[in-house]
Amino acid sequence: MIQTRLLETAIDQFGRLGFEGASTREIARASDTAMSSITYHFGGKEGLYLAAADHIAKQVREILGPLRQKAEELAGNSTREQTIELLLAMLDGFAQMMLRLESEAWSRFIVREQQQPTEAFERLYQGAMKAMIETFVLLLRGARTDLDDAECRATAIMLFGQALVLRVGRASVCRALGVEALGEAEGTLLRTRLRKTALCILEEGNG
Amino acid sequence: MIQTRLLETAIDQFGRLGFEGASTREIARASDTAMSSITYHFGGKEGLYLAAADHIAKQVREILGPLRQKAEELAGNSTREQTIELLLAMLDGFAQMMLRLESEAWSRFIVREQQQPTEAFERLYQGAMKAMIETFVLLLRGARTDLDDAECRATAIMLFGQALVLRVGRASVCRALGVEALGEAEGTLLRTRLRKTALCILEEGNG
DNA sequence: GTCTATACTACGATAGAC
DNA sequence: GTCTATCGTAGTATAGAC
Repeated sequence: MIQTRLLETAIDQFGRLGFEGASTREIARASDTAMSSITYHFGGKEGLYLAAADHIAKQVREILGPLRQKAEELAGNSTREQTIELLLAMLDGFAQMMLRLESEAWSRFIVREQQQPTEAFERLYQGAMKAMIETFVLLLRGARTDLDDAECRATAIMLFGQALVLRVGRASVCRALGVEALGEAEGTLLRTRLRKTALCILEEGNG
Repeated sequence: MIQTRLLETAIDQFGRLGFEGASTREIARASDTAMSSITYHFGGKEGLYLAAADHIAKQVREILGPLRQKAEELAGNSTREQTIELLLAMLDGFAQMMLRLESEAWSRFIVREQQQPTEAFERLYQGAMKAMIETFVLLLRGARTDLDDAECRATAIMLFGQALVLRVGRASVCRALGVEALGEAEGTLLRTRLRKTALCILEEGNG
């Protein structure tokens, strides 16, 4: 599928070089097609960019969807222990995504949009992030009944930050751990620590 | 000073558009000078990029330097309570930097380098980040004697992540809180929550 | 649908006037 | 030291062949 090939190359190139820095010529060449295919299939550079955002949202949905669905099922009737375990599982799923090599290209794309949102951010948010965040906050309210809604949302942000840093602070994370790249061992260490810090945040208050 | 003006514009433009995306013509124009000034003062586009990294490192040193110095003074002889309070102060200083409008341009530049390090990352790390991270880890070892060095470093990463997300996940943070932009009220809410989550992580173990 | 060819604009570097 | 002028390259978009 030439569309898919173009989209995957586009995500990589846009993520790496930004919208302005990436070139449609290069994206087409790396996808083994002519530049005008982009015009034909996506209407131009901007159309390709937005389609790339949709493509990312779809893949993120497919990866994190099952966990989210399970969370919504258990949202109504579950013990505090179950709720906390599910929150930890969602966070670990997110952390694993941040550690994955495949997510590197997406992440670059998404982080760019976080700092300078365009129409593409809207598609990413509505298409994948919103549902995940809202489910997470809902569960968190069950685990931390001592906090009001705004406090829960702020706490959720802190929890996500701990996983996000694995991707967006990657170079510093490697330096801090004294390694060239994050391998199996470092991944386990970091995920274990994340579980511990998250657990003590979740159990705070009414333990 | 035309050099300073060029550097500040460069940080903004490189951060926004990336190395390839930014144009020396535009940087010069926005700095009210000719493009060839860049060649004269910095040797070219790449020289300007590296000089911009040095400029950022210098400013970060000036902002976070005092806290770091105080930390090193107290590192040897201080109570656990003092150590924890200092760690919280350093983290809050970092969080305030992430919330500041002025740091927006730097952050974009740094985040880019984190995900795709070039020689500029080396300058940022050696020039500002290394000292801050190592001081933080040293203090953390004093507060969490139950953890070994690697575990402390991983925990430090989690703590920094909670502040980092305020900048690199900005668009989602705003959405999660249901606001257009982060104002005084949201800043206070987030910093208060950060203090609480950090405190419970720091006090874990040997309370 | 996918290609080649072309029009037009903007890029970085550099030479030379002042 | 700062400017203008110019060169060669590479960008997007588009028209038209197949």
